[in-house]
Order: sequence, then C-alpha cells, then structure tokens
Amino acid sequence: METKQQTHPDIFQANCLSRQVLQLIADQWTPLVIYALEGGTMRFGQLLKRIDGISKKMLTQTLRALERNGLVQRVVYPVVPPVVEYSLTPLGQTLIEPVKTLEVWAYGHLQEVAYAQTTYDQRDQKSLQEEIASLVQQR
Amino acid sequence: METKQQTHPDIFQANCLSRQVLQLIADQWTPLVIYALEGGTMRFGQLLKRIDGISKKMLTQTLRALERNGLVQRVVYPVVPPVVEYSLTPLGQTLIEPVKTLEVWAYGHLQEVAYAQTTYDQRDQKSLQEEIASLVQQR
DNA sequence: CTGAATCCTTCACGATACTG
DNA sequence: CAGTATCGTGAAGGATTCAG
Repeated sequence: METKQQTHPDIFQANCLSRQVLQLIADQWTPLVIYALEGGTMRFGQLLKRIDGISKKMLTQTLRALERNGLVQRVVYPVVPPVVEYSLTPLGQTLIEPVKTLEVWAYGHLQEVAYAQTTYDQRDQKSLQEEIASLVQQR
Repeated sequence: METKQQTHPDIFQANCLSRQVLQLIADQWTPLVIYALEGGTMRFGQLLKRIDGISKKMLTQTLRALERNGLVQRVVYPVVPPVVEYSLTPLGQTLIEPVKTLEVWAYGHLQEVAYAQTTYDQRDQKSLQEEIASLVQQR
C-alpha cells in the first residue's frame, strides 16, 4: 500500500507514471523500431533486416513491449509459413514526431558531438601523459 | 580499415554516426539529467536529490558521458569542501526541445499506455487461465 | 517464417568503503 | 561535498536449438 502511484506527474519522482512511460521508449532499439514503422506495415523479417545489428531476440522483445503499451499492432495471418505484420497504432503514430525530433537532432549535431569527444579524449590522453612524465621524472 | 564510419547517414546502419549519437541520449537517465539542467546550473548533490532513484555512480557516469559529448559543462571550484557545478553547454541547450517533446508525450499519454497495458495483461491472464482449465479438463 | 526456450557469458548497476 | 575503487549479484543480451 505504500508504493502508490503518483497522481501528480513529477517526472523526477521514481514512481511517477510519466517517468515509467518515458523509460518505455528510452532504450537502444525502440526509437529505431518506431522510426522503421513510420512508413507503414512491416513484417518481422523486414524489420530484422532493416534494423542492422538487432538480434531476433531483441526485436521480438522490443515489439512485444511496444504492443503491450498499445503503440504497435501485431497481426498474425494463420498461413504456413507464418506471416506476421507490425504497424503503428494511432497512439503509436503520435510518437513519430518526438522520435523524429530526436533523430533529426542526432543527425544535425554529428560533427559537434564527434569533435567534443575527440577533444575530451585528447585532454584525457594529455593528462595521462603528463602523469606518466612526472612519474618518470621522480626517479 | 574495414570498419569505416558511414558518411551517409542511414540511421538503420549499425555503424552510422547518427545512430551512435542517438544511443548517447537514449538511456534511462540522460533525458532526466538534461531536463533537470534545463533550469540552469546545478551542483552534483542537487542533481542527486532532484533525480529520485539515481545512484551516485550512475549520475557520475551519465554526467561524464554528457561532458564528453560536449552537452554539459563541468566546473570545479578548488575549495574545501569541493563545489562542482554542472550546466548545459550551448550544444546541450539544443537538446532541451527534443527531450522535452519526449517528456510531454509521456505525460500526455499516461492513461492510454496504462490502459493498453492492463488490457494486454488481462488478455494474457485470460489465455493462461484457459490453458490451465484445459489442462485440468484433460485429467 | 516467426517466433519460444534454453544456456551461457558479459557487464551494468547497486552497495559499500575510502579519499582529497 | 564530490567523487573514485572495489566487489558481488542480477539482469541483459547473443547464440543456438526447437516448434508450429
């Protein structure tokens, strides 16, 4: 009884519903799956090929979660071999914009992030070398 | 030499830069940290208290990653006890809008997701019960 | 073809203790 | 206060096999 859901939506609270909902889409693969389904219905195998690097297991898991949350509709045609089609529900469609915004940002700031990374890493590298140098000097 | 970076930004390719950038912000805590820093500079302890449920380790880790990617600036004041302040860089500021879009979505679709979940789970529960019933019947 | 189930490895993460 | 270092555990995820 203690772990009541927050009715007031402070996303900084751990048990806040909006936080939980946010976590549903804040993972490795979910944005990519959403984005892949933006164009319309896709079969399991199509998604598997489209999203390079995802394993069958993760794709299944991600799709199941999306289905459970009402974002994706799964339709099974009882034929052999099986045909299963995935598509965004109306609710899922509303996610396209936020996800696309993210992707546009990622694409739009490639260089800046890459540059920041090398700068940061070189700085680290430099500190490391100075540290080693001072150690050598102590002998 | 084989693992060249994609110059053409197809986010569905595993080695695509934009995909890698996307992954940097698609985790549990990053959106919350960004959102927390939206209001301005915050100290480590403040962030720790504000973001309920995050551990020191994860906060440090998340902040380091954000700093490395040039999204967050870290300023250390050489006083005792130490004071460390975090704030969004100009680049980091550009992430506010995408992140906020996500959070607005999460908040705006609480009910729908919650309802979809219970429906899905009840369906599962029902199938489970039917399965058990049929098993009992077989005796 | 579309999964479910199993095994197994890795590592993400929390807890704890320690430091400047 | 703001971390780092270390350890231990549980969960995530890949590979493989089996099934409808």
